[in-house]
Amino acid sequence: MRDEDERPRRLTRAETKARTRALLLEAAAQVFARKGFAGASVDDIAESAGFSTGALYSNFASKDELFVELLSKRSGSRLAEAAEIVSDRSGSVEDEQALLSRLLVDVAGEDMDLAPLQAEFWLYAIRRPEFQERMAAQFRANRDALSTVLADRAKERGQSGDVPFDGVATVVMALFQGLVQLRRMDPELVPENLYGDAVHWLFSGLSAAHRAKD
Amino acid sequence: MRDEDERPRRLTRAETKARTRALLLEAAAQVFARKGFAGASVDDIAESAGFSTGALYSNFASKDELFVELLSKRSGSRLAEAAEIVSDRSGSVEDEQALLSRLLVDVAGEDMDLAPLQAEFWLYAIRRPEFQERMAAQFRANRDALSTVLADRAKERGQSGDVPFDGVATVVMALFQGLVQLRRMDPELVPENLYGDAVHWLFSGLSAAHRAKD
DNA sequence: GTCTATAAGACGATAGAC
DNA sequence: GTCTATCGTCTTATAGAC
Repeated sequence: MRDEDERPRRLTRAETKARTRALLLEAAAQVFARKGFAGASVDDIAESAGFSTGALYSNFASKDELFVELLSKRSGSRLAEAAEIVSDRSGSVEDEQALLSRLLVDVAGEDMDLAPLQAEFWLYAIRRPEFQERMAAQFRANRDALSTVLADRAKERGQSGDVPFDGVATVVMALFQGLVQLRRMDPELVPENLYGDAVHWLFSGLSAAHRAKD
Repeated sequence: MRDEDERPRRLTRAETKARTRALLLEAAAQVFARKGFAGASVDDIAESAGFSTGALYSNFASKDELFVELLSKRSGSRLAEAAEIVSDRSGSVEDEQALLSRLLVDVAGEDMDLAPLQAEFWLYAIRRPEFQERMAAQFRANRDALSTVLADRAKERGQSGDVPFDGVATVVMALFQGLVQLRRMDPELVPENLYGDAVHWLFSGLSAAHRAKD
């Protein structure tokens, strides 16, 4: 039971285990994204992380638990950035469009695993009623954050009213997801600035519809 | 070798085979939608169609071929309806919104297999470069059809110009996909008329942006 | 806490009877 | 043209060495 190393350990036992867990989760994200939930084997994941299946099962009860853990951690990583962009009133409208478009291009092009992983999460959730509500709650939280930002911005600009911010936030997020998927299929289908343009059209159409009611 | 039925056969041999193929494809669509491509077994599919695996393999070379066949047949089944709605100038703008929203509600709610199947197609395609282009071409064909309809409508209304109809069509389709997925996750996230509203906002914002440039 | 080895079963696909 | 039976492989998860 004694440790062979007498000098102070750099990593405690709990820390090395946490590190193993983190490495396994990272590898799992990649393998699940590349082969899908059913298509990925636990051997793939463990080996890709540099461990054995035994090590994996000492950290996670099952393949499902590993996947669900991922779903919990990797929820609104990128959406926070979008909310930040929209809430930042220092830039011009053109800057905002450019930044939103850039975000979409990044998600579709650079973080190659995110979009397929999100699709796997969605499929997993709609097939298991017990997780459907959990994922819906996650989305609602994200939407509420964006919705609040939109409402604040509208108030600052003196646009009073009955604008359905929740609906607009939902549309902005759904469009993002849809365009990311299309751009992953063929980048030429979704030009660099299409998302920014679309959000711009949406907002100006929205404020027009709102003004008309005054 | 003789048929036990002496009266003229209702189905020729080729017809029964075609019928078997059709039944297998139908069952495959359901099982793939419910369990995913990797998660579905050929036994599941054959049994669900009322045949054995041997019968399946006498009609399809492999599980992959069966899936790809599905992908080819079930492409733009619903998009044609959307194009029809947009191209139909007999109704009011309100009718158009209502019809588009209804279409989304139908796809998300009634044809329960379509959305997950589409997601499986997308995942399958982005993981296999050789099919990615085929699916992209399918999307482009659908987009072009919608784009043409939009351009015609704009011309009729005397809106000249530099409107990027391809981009608008892409946005309308991406938004549809995104909202369908959200509504499948939780119907309350996507109210009945959100899609129609969003398309309306989009178009009025678009024509505003266009007028501004004149 | 992580490894090797293995259990128990499901998988895709094939061969041969009918 | 479809069925039954089976091959070889890969799967998730566990047990015991270290």
